[in-house]
Parts: sequence; C-alpha cells; structure tokens
Amino acid sequence: VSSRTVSFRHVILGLLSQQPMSGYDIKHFLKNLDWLVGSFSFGSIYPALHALLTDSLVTVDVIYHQDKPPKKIYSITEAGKQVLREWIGQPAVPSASLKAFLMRLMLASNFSHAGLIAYLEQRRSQVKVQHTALEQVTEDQDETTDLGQRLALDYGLAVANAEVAWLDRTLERLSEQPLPMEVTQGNDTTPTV
Amino acid sequence: VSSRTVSFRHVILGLLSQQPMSGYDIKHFLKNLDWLVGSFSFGSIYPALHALLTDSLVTVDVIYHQDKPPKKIYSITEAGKQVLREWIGQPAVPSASLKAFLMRLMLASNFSHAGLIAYLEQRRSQVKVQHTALEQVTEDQDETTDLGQRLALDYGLAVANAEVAWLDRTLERLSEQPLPMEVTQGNDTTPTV
DNA sequence: ATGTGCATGTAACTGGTTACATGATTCG
DNA sequence: CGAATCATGTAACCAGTTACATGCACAT
Repeated sequence: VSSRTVSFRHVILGLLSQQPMSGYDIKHFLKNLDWLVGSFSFGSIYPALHALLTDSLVTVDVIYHQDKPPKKIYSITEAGKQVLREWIGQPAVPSASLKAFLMRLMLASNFSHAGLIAYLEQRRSQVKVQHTALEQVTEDQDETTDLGQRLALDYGLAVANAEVAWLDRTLERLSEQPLPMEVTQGNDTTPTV
Repeated sequence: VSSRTVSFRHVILGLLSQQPMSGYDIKHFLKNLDWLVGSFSFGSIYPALHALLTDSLVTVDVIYHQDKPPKKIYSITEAGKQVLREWIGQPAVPSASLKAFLMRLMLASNFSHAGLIAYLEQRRSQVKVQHTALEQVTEDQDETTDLGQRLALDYGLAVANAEVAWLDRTLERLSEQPLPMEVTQGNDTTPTV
C-alpha cells in the first residue's frame, strides 16, 4: 500500500467514489474544473489508476465496443473508500492554497455534515489569519515598495475578503438547513445552490 | 543559458531586480507571501541561485561578518534584466492560476505602464471566460450532483467575481492616474464582508 | 487527405520537496 | 541546557509533465 503522500490520488479516488469512470472520463471531468482545481495529464492519470489498482483501492471493468477502443471503467472498492475516509479525517494543512482547499471540498460527500462544516470553519479561520498577515505586510510597506507588490497584496486582500464572505454565507446556509441534500440517502428536497 | 521553462527562476530574478538579496532573504521575503504566490524551500532556492550565477544572470558579493556566517548577496546583471524583460514580454498563458498571475504581477516594475494595464486587462478577460465556463458547468448540474462539487463551483464563481471587481477597480485607478506611485493612499478598499 | 475525438499507455525528464550536514549565536 | 535564528549547502526522492506510440471512426 504505497500511496501515502497526497492529494491527487485521493482526488481520483474521490471522483470514483461518486461514480465509476475511465481515465479518459476523469481527464475530461477535470478539464472543466481546470481553473478551480487544476487538471492532470494522461501521463499521470493512467499510472495513478494502475497504482490504485495494485493497491486494490479500485477495480476495473473493461468494456469492449466493437469498432471502438475498449474502455476501462474503474470503480472504488471498500478499501478505497476507507482510505478516502481516513484522508478526509485528518485535518487540513494550515495555509493550504485555494486549489488544495477546493480539491478537498470536492470530496464533500465523503465528509459527514458536521465534518464539512468544521472544514469550512477551519478554512475561514485560516483565511482570516492570512488576511491579517497580509494587512500587516501592507502596513509595513514604505513608499519605495514596488508597485507590483502592492497590487499583489491588494489583490490578495480582495480575494481573502471574498473567501470569508462566501464562507460566512455558506456556513449560515448549511446550518440553517442541517440536511443540505441528504447526501448519503436518495432523497433530495433541497433547492439548488 | 539554460533556464527556458518557467516562473520560479524568474520570480527570483524579479526580486533581485528590485534589490540585491541573499538566498536566505529570498526565503523570508516569500514566506510572507506564501499564501499568495507560494514559498520555496532552500533546497530549490540555493541551486536556482547557483544556476543563475553560472548563466551570468546574477552576481554574488560575499559579506563576511565576524562571528556570523558569511552572507552571499546576489545582484541581477544586465543580462538578467534582459531575460526578465523578455519573459515579461511574452503573453501570459490563458487560464493561468491565481498564483501564476500574482507571481507575474509582482514583477510589475519590469512592465511598462501600458504593459501592466494590458496584463491586467488580459487577466480580466480570462477570468470572465472562466466565469462563464463555470456558470455553464453550474447549469449542467442535475439534482444528483455532489454537494461538494456544487460548493466548489459556487466558490469558484465567488472568487471570479471578486477578481473581476478588483481588476475593474484597479484598472480604473491606473488609467485615472497614469503615474501610479500613489496606489496605497486613498484606497483602503477592504470592504470587509 | 487531414484533422479531431475517442481511448490507452510508456519513457524520459524536471522542478521542487524532504531530509541531512554544518556551525556559530542568542534567547529563555 | 536546549531551542530558535542566522546561513549555506547537497543528495535522494517523487509527482507530474512532455513527448512519443498506437489505432479506429467520423467529419471537413
């Protein structure tokens, strides 16, 4: 069982936990979200899938179409789900990038409702810390400070504000209606986001 | 001249173009901005510096303190400035991440005023494209879509909106006053939430 | 005919991290 | 006395990219 380090393997696992997919499917799914979470090349997807296979965290079903190349549909196993859950369980690194945060967020169905809220709250406090840190740096500027740095700092503050605002809004929404979409059951009464 | 690929070397070069620094200084400078542009470990900074040296894009001055380890202050050379200018000259990749965008922005003093404005405008249109793309994906959701994905999408839209708002504000400011040095003065925007 | 989409894979490379080694000084 | 800060460096490792190889179907 070799996949100890991080993330991207888990993202694949997370996608597969939502529905079985082929490597090709994964690529396309991620392409839409490139800007948010980044996409990956086939050169990393296929090997990752093979590794997950040998670790028995996923299984394959090969589907032969006539006149089309066969498709390998990967599905997550119980062991895979377990690994995912464990990963979700451990706390997020402080000062994780937006990307890293969103990657994990995308696996929300593997969080408990309480876990999800905790995760968002965690993020909120981290962003606030970053925000004050940036404000600090901004204050330390003198007139000689490079324009680009000032702009970057200002940009950072703006994004941080937007993040906090979104998190506040969303947390409120999630606690108002404690069962956001009955994630694990089959029951949806919830108006869309 | 071997540093063709990208970024991080250029960031170092950019920092050195603002003022001479040691590897240690660079690390610390970047640490403050970790959240914005990411920081780098010594294991990549020192080798990078050595590489820049052998390419004659920087020079060193060793300063010996008594009783303190000697400090190696790196300064950018004319050749280094040239490389930077060339890098700045070429257009930004579409759909660059926030980080990549900010990295370049931090080197604004190496842009011309017009170049800077063009760069921000480029970013604005790119973010708008991403925004519409995300809206598209959002529409394509059905009720079975994973909660995490919806949240991530929503988050992305919020950030994109914030980016565009900031860019609009800033572009207006920059074109109002063609000599930008006063940026930080009247402008404590931070509309906290 | 040429290119694009479907579909899978491998090999070489590379940018960066982690961990290690060294060593003096100052703070608690 | 141990920990942190200053300060530089190397070597092993690793995740992910690029480029390559293959091959059929469908549209222009």
